[in-house]
Parts: sequence; structure tokens; C-alpha cells
Amino acid sequence: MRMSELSRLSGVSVTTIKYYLREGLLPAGRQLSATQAEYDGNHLRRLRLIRVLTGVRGLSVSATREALGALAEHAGDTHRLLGLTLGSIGPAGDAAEDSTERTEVDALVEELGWDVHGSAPARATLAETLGSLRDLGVPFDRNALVSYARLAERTAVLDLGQLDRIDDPLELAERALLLTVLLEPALMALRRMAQENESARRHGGGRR
Amino acid sequence: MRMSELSRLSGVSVTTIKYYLREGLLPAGRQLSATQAEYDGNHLRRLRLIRVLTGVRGLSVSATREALGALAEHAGDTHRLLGLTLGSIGPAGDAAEDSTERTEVDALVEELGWDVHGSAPARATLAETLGSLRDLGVPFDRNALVSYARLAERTAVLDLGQLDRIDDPLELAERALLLTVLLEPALMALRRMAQENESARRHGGGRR
DNA sequence: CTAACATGGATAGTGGAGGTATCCAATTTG
DNA sequence: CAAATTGGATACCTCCACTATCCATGTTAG
Repeated sequence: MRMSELSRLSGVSVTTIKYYLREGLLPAGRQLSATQAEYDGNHLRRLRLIRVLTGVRGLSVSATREALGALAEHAGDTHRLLGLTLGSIGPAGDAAEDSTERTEVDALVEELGWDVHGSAPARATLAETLGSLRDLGVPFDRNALVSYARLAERTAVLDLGQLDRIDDPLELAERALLLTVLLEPALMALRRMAQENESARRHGGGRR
Repeated sequence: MRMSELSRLSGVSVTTIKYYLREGLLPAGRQLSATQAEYDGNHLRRLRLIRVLTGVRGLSVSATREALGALAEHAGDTHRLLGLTLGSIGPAGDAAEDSTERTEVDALVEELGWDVHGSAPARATLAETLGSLRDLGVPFDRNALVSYARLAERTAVLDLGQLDRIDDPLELAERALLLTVLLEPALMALRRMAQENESARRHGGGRR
């Protein structure tokens, strides 16, 4: 298909598609001649994925590029893919490497017996957040953290359960990405509602 | 204290403080004369809170304003405060009100027996995410959703447990906001690591 | 074959967000 | 009283995600 058809099918304007090509979010089509290129279903899928990551999840173009790159790179390696932390938050880069919190996080992972890559970005994210909380005078004790981690384990079991019927590795990778990233706002929304409910329950809110 | 001292103590430049005043994130100080104003510890706390919400969590200035407004408005009403959904995602506003997913979400809340305000923004957020997933051909069955919701309940119990030693309502409100909002990236980081671990466990990843 | 239209690629421009720099008059301080 | 500081207003800046325009090449209807 031609670019204009890709545009029609995806609902993304031709100029924006060109922009994504320039930014390396979308691979180039097969060149037919100096001024014609052919796109296929993969381009369409990729384009939809881009729109979801940037639109629904609010990822920046560069964060999206990284996510998509990881998808291509670790297509067969679901472990790594699932461990990815998709930016969208903070300036990244120069997060303190050897903070107190980082040590604490590493110890926690050890204690939990988790098999997690040492350079997993999630470790830094967790450390950073704990640091911010402490700076604000809202300390967070180890026990609470472990309790949350146990719940995270059970969430992960559910997550992986969603994936185990899928055979095609590329499809698996894409699903994994979507589940990891897109489900986040949904889980947080559930948490908010559960908090409201729990608060009402405790303080005898009674139905409104 | 004067604005310059507020600046020194908070690490936020004077011009940026002026910007926050203009944007209504920070209440004006007590006017001493036409060109002097007095700020106090509350301003400092507020300023730190602003920086955390915008910096660590990446909230936009308008989302931060809403969050802070809610804090003032519902200082005594923890239920509502906890139910808040803090933007930062999507264009908001014109989310389809009566989608299939919205109905599904309402039914889910009913089934769970949750006491959640009917207009809680989290309902819309959840519905929207489920809609996106369905559009991408990654349907999400009711059972899985209920399972996630049960885990959310347990997370909420932990969350509320962090708050029950606090008496001062203003402090309580602020903690609630921080816990709701700041803990999100931490919980998601835990989930990512737990996923990686679970994936390794299932597919016999073995230690790297 | 040719004239009109479509296509891909390059470059420049747009609008919004989040600050930042400058200016000024009133006020405080030495 | 002179110099420095303060608060307030306004204009400007930079980055990001697009978007509009141009142009040379290609395709297609007659």
C-alpha cells in the first residue's frame, strides 16, 4: 500500500507519518522507485502501536522510539522486554547511581529472591521514588515495601497468565509491551477506586 | 520570610516562584506593603509539593493546580481525596461518556461491591484504557479484571494502613495525596521487576 | 504523448507548555 | 539621601509534537 492508504487506514495524517519516519519510529517502506514506496500490514500495526503509546500513555517520541527498539531487539526474549521501564517520567539520565535508596532496593530484590537483571531500569525508578518520599518526610518502612512487592508478584502472575496462550514471538512481544504499558493506568485507576472504597469502609462513610 | 528566602530554602528560582504565583499553584503571601510580602512555612511545604508533583511525577501545571485545589477543598474528606485521578495522561475532557466499557466498569464496581463515587474520574480512566486495548485487538476478560481488582483492594488496605496514625487533617490530606500519586511509579516499578522474575521462573530463564 | 494530478522527501513554520530575563516603581538599609 | 533589594508585569526563550509548503519525480486518463 501507498503512504496515503496507510494514512487512511490508520487515521494518521500523511505529514505525521512522514514525521514518524524521520524520527525513526516507523521503518521505511520498500522503495519501488525514486518517489514511490510500498508499505504493508506491519507498518499499519506499528503505526497503531505508536499512537497508543504516545496518545493513551503519553510517552514522548523518544521514549516511544526506545520502547519500539526494545521490542525489535528482544522479540524473542520476553524476560528483558517485561523488565523495561518506559520513560515518560523525569529527566532520566543522571539519576543518582549509588544512593542509599539504590542499595536498599538491591537488598530488597535480594531478600525477595527475585531473578531480576541488575541493570533493570525499574530498580532506579523505585530508588528514585523512595528518595523523593524520604526528602518530603514521608519515610517508607521496609515491611510495607515487602508487602507491596508481594502484591506485585501476584499481579505479575496475572500478567504472565494473559500471555501464555500466544505462540508467535513477535505477537508475544507486542502483547507484552501493551500489557506492561497500557495496563498501568488501568491498574492505577483500580487502586484509586479501591482506596476510596477502603476509606469509606474504615471511616464509616456509608453510601452517598 | 521574603520571596528570596523562600527561593533559597526551596531551591526554586525567584522567577519560577513568581510564575507559580501567577498560575495559582502557590497562594500569595501576606502583603506587608505595596512591594513587600511575607511567606511562611506553608508556602515552603506547598512549593516542595509542587516540585514533586511536576518533577517526579511529571504532572502538568494545570493537573497540579487541580490536585492542590482538591487538597484544599477536601482536606477533611479523605474518601474523595483518595478517589482523585490526577491527569497527566491524555487530553481528558471529551472522553466518551457512555461507551460499552463505561457500562462494563460500572457493572464491575457494582459486582465488587465497592463504595465508589459515581462520578469518580478513575471510572472513566479505566473505561478508556479498556477501550484502547480492545481497539488494538487485545481483549480483556471480566475474570482477569476482577482478579486485578482484588489485588487493588489489598493494595488499598496497605495504603490506608500507612495513613491511620496521622491525626492532623491537613497533614493527612497531604500524605494521602503523596501516597496516591508518588507511590504509583514505585508500584509500577515493582510490577515490572516481578514480571521479569515471573517470566524467568516460568520459562526456566536461569540466572544471568 | 502529454497534461493533470499524486507521491515521497526536505525544509521551514506553528502553537502550546514551562519557564526565564528584563524592566520598573516602591521600599528598605547603610 | 543614595544604593541595593523586592514584588509585579511583560516580553521573550526553548523544546516538543506536529503541520504546511515546496519541489522534483512518477503515474495515469484521454
